[in-house]
Amino acid sequence: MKGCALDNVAIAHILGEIADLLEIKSENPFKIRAYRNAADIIANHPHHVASLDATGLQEIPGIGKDLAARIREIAETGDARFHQELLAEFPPTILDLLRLQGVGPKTVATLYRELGVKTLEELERAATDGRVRALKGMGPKKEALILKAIEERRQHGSRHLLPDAHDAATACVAYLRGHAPAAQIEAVGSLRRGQETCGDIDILATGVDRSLMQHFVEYPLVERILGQGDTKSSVRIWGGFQVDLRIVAPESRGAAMQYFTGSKAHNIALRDRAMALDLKLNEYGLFRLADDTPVAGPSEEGIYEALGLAWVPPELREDRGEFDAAAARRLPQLIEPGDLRGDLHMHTTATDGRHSIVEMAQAAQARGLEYIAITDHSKALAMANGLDESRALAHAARVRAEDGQHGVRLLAGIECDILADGSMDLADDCLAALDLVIASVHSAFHLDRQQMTDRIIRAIAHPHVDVIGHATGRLLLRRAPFAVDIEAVIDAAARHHVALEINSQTDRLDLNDTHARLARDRGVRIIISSDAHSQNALAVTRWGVVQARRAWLTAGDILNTRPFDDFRSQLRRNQR
DNA sequence: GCCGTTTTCGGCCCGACTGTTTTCAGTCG
Repeated sequence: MKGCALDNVAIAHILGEIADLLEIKSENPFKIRAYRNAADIIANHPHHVASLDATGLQEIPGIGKDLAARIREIAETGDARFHQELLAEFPPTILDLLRLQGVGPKTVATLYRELGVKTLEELERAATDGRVRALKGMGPKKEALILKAIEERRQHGSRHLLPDAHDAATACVAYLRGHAPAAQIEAVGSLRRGQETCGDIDILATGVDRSLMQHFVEYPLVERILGQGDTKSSVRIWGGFQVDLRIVAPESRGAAMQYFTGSKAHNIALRDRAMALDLKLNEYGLFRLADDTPVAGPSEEGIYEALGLAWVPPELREDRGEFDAAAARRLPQLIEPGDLRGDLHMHTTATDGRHSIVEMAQAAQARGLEYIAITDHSKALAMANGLDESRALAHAARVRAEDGQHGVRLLAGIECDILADGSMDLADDCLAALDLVIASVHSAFHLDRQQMTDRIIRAIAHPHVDVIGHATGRLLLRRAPFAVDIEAVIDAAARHHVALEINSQTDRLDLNDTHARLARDRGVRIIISSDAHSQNALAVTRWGVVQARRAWLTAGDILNTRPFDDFRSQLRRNQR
């Protein structure tokens, strides 16, 4: 198992730091791009790349001979000499400076070379003392900008959960539409792609005059104007969001929608494709290279069509195979929120939920669901008042008594803890007597990768486990996923006909998009569930559906899109 | 550093805005 210790995120982190350090050194920009690109590819690669040999690595597009060797070195030794040599030239703390708004690699290099600034605190002192403005190319405004950026860094982190970004964007778009009812105004960017976290909010407006810009910067929630022009402005609003507004002419609307939706990797690949056809693509349209004649622009569909591609749903725009699929007209028919007929993970007042069995059933019926499972916690989760065997069975009897009484079918289930050794928190005969068992890890997150993998696989092998809940335990922006060989977990789930959950809690979204896609590709059945602890929380499945779309999943890939009897027959316990 | 139905060398996406400039570099997306 030599070289399997480092996970993809750790390897990507080192490659990303190399890119940052090379940038501060003003190295060849294309070399920098190669490293940054590789970091991105590895972070999002579904397989554990440390277990690949050099040949296997080079089969990944964007990884060549040198990067493959570098990755092998990192996998085997935990770091790359090249990385260490760069860190010997620049202290690692200057990488923090790079993340400041308005401070880039050139500025960081100058600050370090001329003033010896290595940390945020030293930069703050240098700016306060007026030493920054004395540098060539800088002035009082740049100095004030830096101080402001440091203050903002301290106030807010830089990323936000997708639903929070959605809410902030929706409010801002509504405000803008109030000023220009006839205009087309929409949120684009990572928000439109449904990325699990968003760094900022991009809004695109068409069919308006520049007076909208003034209206935009006067949005009551604006804390600071970062930049203001005729076609583009940026503001920071309360809550820590940066919001960018772009205005384009109607003939460019499709091109601008495409351009500002991204992702960067998708756009670069799309431009490559345009250039191969002697065309030029920018945010204003698709043009013939020879004479700038417009070929497409008003609609996104037109842009993609002119490049020989079917329109690509925003969630797939990550350069993860969508170009081949779009060219072959084989893009998947992605799942829609309305495809879900059931919700198989929710809690009630029996443990840590806020509403009763009946209240949850009524809310599910009101949302148009056909069936639900009540899955309260098991006894190991004492702080949530988890159920022991006798309470679990009594609770199940109450659930069954309400089945069919509220316009929905009810399943009596449990979310049973997977104990540290991989055994179940409740006795086998209790689990056997229920309709559905979700097994989840809620404790002992510190196990090493092998122990955690063995633990979850042992749970999967348990004959009464039907679903594994939130398989990596991550909490977005708060807690990293625990160390686990997710590929091995997926393969075990496939072998035992155990379904994996996409948990729709907005800070979980676990499985994530790449894991869910890998699971489907390996033949694992997937369930999208709310893990609701109240009636209103049933609505979060919309975010689980977004992640499923980013995983290329169709309604057919998701078990709880099936009618009740069909769904039930597909559960592991009901398979022969 | 990657890549290749013209290429193993010579390309590699590109425009808006800001601040410090007197013609442009740096940053951002």
